[in-house]
Amino acid sequence: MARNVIRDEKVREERKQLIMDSVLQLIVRKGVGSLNISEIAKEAKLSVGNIYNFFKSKDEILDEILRKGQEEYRVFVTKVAEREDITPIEKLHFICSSWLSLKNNWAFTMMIQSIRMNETVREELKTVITRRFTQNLQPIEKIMKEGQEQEIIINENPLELAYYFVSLIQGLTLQQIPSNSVPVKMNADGIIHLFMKK
Amino acid sequence: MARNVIRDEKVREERKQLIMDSVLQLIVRKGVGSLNISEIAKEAKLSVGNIYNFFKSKDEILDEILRKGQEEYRVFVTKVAEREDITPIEKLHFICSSWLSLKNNWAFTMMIQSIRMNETVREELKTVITRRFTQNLQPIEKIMKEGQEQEIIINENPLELAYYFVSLIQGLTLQQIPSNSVPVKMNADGIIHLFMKK
Amino acid sequence: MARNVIRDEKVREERKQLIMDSVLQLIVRKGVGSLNISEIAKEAKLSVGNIYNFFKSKDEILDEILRKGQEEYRVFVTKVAEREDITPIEKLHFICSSWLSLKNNWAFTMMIQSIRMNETVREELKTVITRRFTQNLQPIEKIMKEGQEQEIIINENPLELAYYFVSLIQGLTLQQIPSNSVPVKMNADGIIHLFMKK
Amino acid sequence: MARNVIRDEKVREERKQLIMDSVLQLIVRKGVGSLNISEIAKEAKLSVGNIYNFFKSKDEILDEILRKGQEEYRVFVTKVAEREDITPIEKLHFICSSWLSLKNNWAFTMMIQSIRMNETVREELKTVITRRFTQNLQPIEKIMKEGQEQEIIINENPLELAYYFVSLIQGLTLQQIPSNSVPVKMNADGIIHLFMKK
DNA sequence: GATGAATGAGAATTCATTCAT
DNA sequence: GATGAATGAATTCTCATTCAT
Repeated sequence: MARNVIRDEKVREERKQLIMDSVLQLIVRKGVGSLNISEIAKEAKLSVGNIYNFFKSKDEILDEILRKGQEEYRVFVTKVAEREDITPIEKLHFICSSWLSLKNNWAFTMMIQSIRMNETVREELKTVITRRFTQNLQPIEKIMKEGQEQEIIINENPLELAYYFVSLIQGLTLQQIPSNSVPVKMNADGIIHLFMKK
Repeated sequence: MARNVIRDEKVREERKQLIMDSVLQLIVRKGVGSLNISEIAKEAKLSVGNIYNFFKSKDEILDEILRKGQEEYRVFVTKVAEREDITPIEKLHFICSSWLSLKNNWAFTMMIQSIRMNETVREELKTVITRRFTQNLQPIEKIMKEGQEQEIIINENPLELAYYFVSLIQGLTLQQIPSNSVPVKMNADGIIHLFMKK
Repeated sequence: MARNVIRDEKVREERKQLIMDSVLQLIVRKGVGSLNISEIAKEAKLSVGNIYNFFKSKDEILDEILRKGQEEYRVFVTKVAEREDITPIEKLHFICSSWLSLKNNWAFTMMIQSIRMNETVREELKTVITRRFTQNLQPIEKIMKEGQEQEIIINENPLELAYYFVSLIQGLTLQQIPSNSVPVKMNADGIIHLFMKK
Repeated sequence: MARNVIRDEKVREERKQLIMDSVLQLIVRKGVGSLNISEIAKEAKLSVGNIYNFFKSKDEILDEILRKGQEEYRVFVTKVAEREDITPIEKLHFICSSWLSLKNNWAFTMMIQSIRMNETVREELKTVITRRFTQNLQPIEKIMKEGQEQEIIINENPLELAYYFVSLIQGLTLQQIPSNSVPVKMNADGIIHLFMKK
């Protein structure tokens, strides 16, 4: 009997997504260090060998997660930057609080940093990640410029400000380890306040 | 002839320091992921077995590096906070630029984050690191308070400001991977400016 | 409507042959080591599972290739031996140059040797291959005898001569790896000359 | 206590030789197909991990065996070719019967052919093996020339004769699978006779 | 203290075969 | 018949740690 090709493809995509989600879940629950194929398989309720029907290697899974994550972030942040119904401050606020509120973002930032730190070999992956990171600064830079034109954001090089903004958010994200987070509240208002004229 | 116990102890300490330095060197050159005992031994020009005459385990080496690093940082930052000959802004500037200029700080920050991310087991080590991190916020908090009294630093919760300050510096540090750093300049002036009244 | 059983059987045989041809193609292109079911399936443009509708196992495919190959060789060499229109020398020449000119023979010899070398388990398959090899010496032996009667072939035990003749051809075949063949010309004349009285 | 460096090096060489011998033993007993690290370790009575203290990979073991084997053969055959106390026929006889009498030679020839057949990847190893094979034809070629000058060896291109001689011996060797050898006697006299004027 | 061989548990990956659709 | 996801055993290699010398 002929298979339904479209349905098959959809199931396949769902399986890939299931595996990628399982990786992020595992990171949230057990940390980056315990990422191994058999744990991933257990989390996804697949057999070890079956994972390899969807991804060529463990690295490919991680690469794909990062690619997707950075891409989604790019789309998100670009859309926010282009909105005309809210002020630059509201835009920053929106970006900042969305980021800090998502569990996955923490795991995702962990992964990025972990790869940039860990891998000796995959120099080209690190380069790609860094390049995408740099590109993703541009929408934020645009928001900063907009804010400067409206005299709400302080007058520094807007790309530099974007860089500080993102690094600050990432730095804060890294402190939020589920079991051991630093006992200091953080709030989007306070963070954005740093970038405003007073 | 009786052994010179004090001298022996000194040699022993030097060896331990040699091993710990080798670890940081390796992280700078090859990343956290390729840290293993035989590489460490090669870097330190000792034999594998001999490493275990100075440390009980690989973990103990890492723990000790972190302990020492955080301790030195604590001493440094406390001293800076207590100085009476410079302004709070100058203090922040001093801390910020010292931190960003040292190669070892990068490797060290890597290690901290790596351990906080990686280890599933040693929950208590992560707790210790986080506790020390939190304690080390206090001198910065004090500087912030001082700056607020002098009406130079913005009026936010000073502990929160300290937290942002340190997270920002750490976030920036993590972008500075030797081979793949983000092509955006950063300068202490710009960073501190964020925390100043304008 | 009743199925056309004969036609079905023919299609089935074609499929089996397609699979076996694909195996030999793969060996020529990629070597014996990379033979695996999914590669075979890809080469034959069938699905993995479907292969198992025609053969019970991978081993069965190999067995069948060997059986057919040795059988065809037997028929070929027997026919040549029985011809009355050409001299024994011409017979040897014919056998020798046919063998050396076919790409498939190289892959086929590879397979035989590979199985004889590789398999620990299927002792009985190796025995079968060796028995058929020995049987296939007989037509050659007959040609040698014929040549000796005509005083063209040297006077040694004709079975031994047949054995040398075939081993020599196989030995030469094995040197002819597509990408790395030994840079020495070989020609049927020279080879047969060894077995002739001079 | 200081170690005896020279002794250590000797022990190390013995271990490497033990491992290489174990590989050849295994091939003789179980065939090329069952060569795997854990079998090798068992045969050598070492632990799996320990194998890797002496060789970087399984491939390195095989490479080293081949290198040594081809080198020893080169030395052997060169020495024989250069002898002045025996006739060319005696030289060929010596080479032929030494080769056919050694168990290891069979395993060794198996290995060479197996590698040339199996590996898709290690193109450069195959090239090296083929190059050395070709070089090792030269001493035989020299013997053939010498025989031709003395009008004992038939008048064909001596390099071609050498090629046939070696291929024939290899072809015969491959038939000598311990458990399934072809039931035809072979003898050095008969083989060499093929190359003699009659 | 110094050395590096020895160990063994685990990691990633491959692959023949089965099975639900 | 046709498909390719699913399985799990087997394989290569790594590495922290121990131990005899």
